[in-house]
Amino acid sequence: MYNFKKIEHKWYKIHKNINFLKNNNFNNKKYYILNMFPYPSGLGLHIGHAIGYIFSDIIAKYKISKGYNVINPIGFDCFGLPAEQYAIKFKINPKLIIKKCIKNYIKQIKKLGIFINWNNIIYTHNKNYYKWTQWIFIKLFNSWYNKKKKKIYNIRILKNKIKKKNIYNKYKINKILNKYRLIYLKKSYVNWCPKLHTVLSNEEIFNGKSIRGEYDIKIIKLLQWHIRITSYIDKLLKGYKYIKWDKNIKNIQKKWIGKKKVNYFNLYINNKKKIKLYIIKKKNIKKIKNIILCAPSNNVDNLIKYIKSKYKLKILNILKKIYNLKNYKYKILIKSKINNFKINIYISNYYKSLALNDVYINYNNNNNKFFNIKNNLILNIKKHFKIKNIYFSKIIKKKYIYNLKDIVFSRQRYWGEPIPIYYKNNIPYNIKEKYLPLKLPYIKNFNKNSKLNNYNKWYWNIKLNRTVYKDKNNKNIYPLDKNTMPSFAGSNWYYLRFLDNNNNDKIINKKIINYWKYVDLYIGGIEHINGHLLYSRFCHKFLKDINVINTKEPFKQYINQGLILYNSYSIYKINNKNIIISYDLIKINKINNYKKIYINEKYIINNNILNIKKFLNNNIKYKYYKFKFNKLNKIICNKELEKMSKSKLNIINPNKIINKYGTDVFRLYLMFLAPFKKNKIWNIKNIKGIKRFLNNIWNYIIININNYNNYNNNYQLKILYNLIYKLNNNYKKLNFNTSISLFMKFFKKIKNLKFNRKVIKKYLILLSIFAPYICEELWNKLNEKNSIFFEKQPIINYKYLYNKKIKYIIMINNKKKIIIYIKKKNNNKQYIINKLKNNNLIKNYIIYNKKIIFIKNKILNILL
RNA sequence: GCCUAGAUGGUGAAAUAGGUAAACACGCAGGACUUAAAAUCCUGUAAUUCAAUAAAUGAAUUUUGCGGGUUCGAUUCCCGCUCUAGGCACCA
Repeated sequence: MYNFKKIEHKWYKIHKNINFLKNNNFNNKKYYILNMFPYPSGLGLHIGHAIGYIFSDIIAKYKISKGYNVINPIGFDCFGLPAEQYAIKFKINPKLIIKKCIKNYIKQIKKLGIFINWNNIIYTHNKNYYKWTQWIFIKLFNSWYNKKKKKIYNIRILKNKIKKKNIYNKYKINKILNKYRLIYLKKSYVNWCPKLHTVLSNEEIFNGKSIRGEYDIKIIKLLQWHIRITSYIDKLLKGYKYIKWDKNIKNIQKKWIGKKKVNYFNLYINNKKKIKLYIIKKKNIKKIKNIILCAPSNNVDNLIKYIKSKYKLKILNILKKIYNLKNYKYKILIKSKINNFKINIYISNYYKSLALNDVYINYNNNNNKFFNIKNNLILNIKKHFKIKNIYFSKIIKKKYIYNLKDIVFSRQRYWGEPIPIYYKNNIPYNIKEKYLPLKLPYIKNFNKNSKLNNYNKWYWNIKLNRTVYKDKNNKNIYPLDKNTMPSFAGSNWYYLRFLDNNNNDKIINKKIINYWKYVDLYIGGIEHINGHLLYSRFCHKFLKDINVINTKEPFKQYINQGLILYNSYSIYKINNKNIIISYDLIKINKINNYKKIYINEKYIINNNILNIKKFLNNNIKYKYYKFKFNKLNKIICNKELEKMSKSKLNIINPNKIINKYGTDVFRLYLMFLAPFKKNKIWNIKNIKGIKRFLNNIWNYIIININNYNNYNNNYQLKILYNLIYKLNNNYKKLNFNTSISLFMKFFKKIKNLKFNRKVIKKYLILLSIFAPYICEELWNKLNEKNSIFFEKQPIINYKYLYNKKIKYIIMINNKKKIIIYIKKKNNNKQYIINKLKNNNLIKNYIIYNKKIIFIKNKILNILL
């Protein structure tokens, strides 16, 4: 048994002081590998993160040993909702919470045995970082896209043009410019909670009520910043040519962008109100009969009111009918008179659209193609009938439509980058670049009212160029924008900043970016494809257009990491009552007004039963709650298999496993578990095999430590080169579970042969990439003075891989009978048949054959 | 509901320009060592049936979620389903 704790600690300390990664030798080949940076939550790093970091470390170490100049950095995406909520709960500034979390994360990352560029670390909430996030905001604000020339121009050019005309006043000019800016103001819908006095995300709402406090939600319109990503759609679509992503990943994004050529109609309701309607095939318009309006999440009642008032529909009958269909809980039939004809309008929540912005018509069950309608309703036609009862205008024109919308870029929160805009007579102006950053004020006694609009110093003095208190007598003071940016603002462009994280004068140095260019391999979850990955591509293209960088795409290759799935458990609380109800009762009694609360696995006894005593001991809040038990006098919890995530409280901390088995075993195990891309259900069952494997290697080498045999053994060299050959293929495929089994197979063979120092040393170099510490220690014990990570990858001598004989599988009626080996010079059909005529098992078959199928170098199949 | 991916022994999985299904592990069973346990090592291990023996063993059939198709041959390609997971725009 080797003492992994001692060894791993020793080599961690030594490696810390050696720089294996990034240097400034710009003549060397470069390799930029990057993991999606984590959001530092209180629960810390989980297995999913660990797999990602270990995977990228393996590739980084491989590339180093191939002579590349490698960068593999880490940073933290610090702004965001969870920290702010936590801050409200405990009345501390989010900055302090984040600081604690990051410390914990770094501690955990250091246990994984990975090489990280610690000098290049970034934090998005650091003012030296978000200064540049704000800088990008201003650049977007002051740019517009010329559709004819397909180029980005400064807004000043447009402004001067309009001014020259001398027709418009400054308000009108501002309105026009707002229609062109790449970041612009527009009203859009949000979930508003009057009681909490805040905007809520879909995730903060359950069954139509806010999760915090269980209050009602209203849908209101708010003036918000939007990014005009739609003007970059063609560029985004063209960009796929330059990147090496999986086909299906590209397809997901392409479909999300959803460019379609359509015909364009008007649909009239009550002769007055019209809905714009896009249709792909003209003839399909005849098939429309029913219309389904899609409500935002679980909020059908509000939608009915909205529709009633907007379209003045006479609602004849409302049938609250709950269908058994999965997502059709809120399907409601409204019979109304439209153009004196009856039409069925269904309302459903099956499309979870927050802003009511998306409108689709599904006209055909078979091929599920969609129409898109503008006026904030979703229409879905299930069956096709001949048209009788709706009136359509003639086709107006053909045009392109997109699924992708401009992105809402403002949040009504505190914990985000402040928007560097102030308002003069209601016209937005940006703070001058040289006065950035516009710092986020520090609020000590943090609570739910801690927002920028409650912060009394939130005014901009254009003379002093800093934030000030309001002073009625001073004419140079203007109110600042009270929104903050969403959390993806900082993650749009972070991969650039790693390369030059301390630069105060520029977003990035030109020389540096010209060398590193882009991320060669980007690793992250598939769930980010339609968000972060798309926004980053947009941002990169914009930065290219304003000459910050000169490459077309940010991520040359992208590999999506499979999700780690694990059981999550939840209990159910009746809305507005302090009652916890057993999950099976909800199903039996079809109860609707409940709230789902995730709980930790440790409170569960067998068969999903809640251990109430244990639960109450650690959750004092529920001490005075009533419990509604089932027939067996138990509280049953809901068990689901979901992705490992902090919000679901089903995360596994890697530290426990590392402490028990060591980093090397942990690393090998995670890679051995399953293919990297595959979703994996977490289990720890098979880890013993890895432990045994490393132990055996240790024992084998330690016993032979003074054996200096260095001879050339053909068989040993053959299996070694075979191993290297197959490992190299796996590096190309980016799949390492079979690499581990290759190492095991090799060791099985070699351990029964004479000890060969030369072969074993090469084996250690190969294995060190996966199990760094044990290999480093053994390398050292074999009297090597330098670190094993300065060694280059062993090179294959192909002479040894050459096979003299060819294997043939002989089949009778597609079933394997025997295997024969043929010399290369005899590799032909007739020779094999002749040979088989002398074989007792086969010769009769050959005589009576109907047909013989011969596949060169593989198979001879005799059909009878 | 729509979009995307996946499904192979008791378990994690391996094998796809269509050609020996189950590599490598875990678990289990038996054995060795030990007073005993743990650890370690060795042997066996997809299922069913048949033959035969003291025993080793041999033979046949079935099997990659379900139902079809193409093919001499399908885990792999095509069509139709089922189930599971992820995304659906303010979680990150």
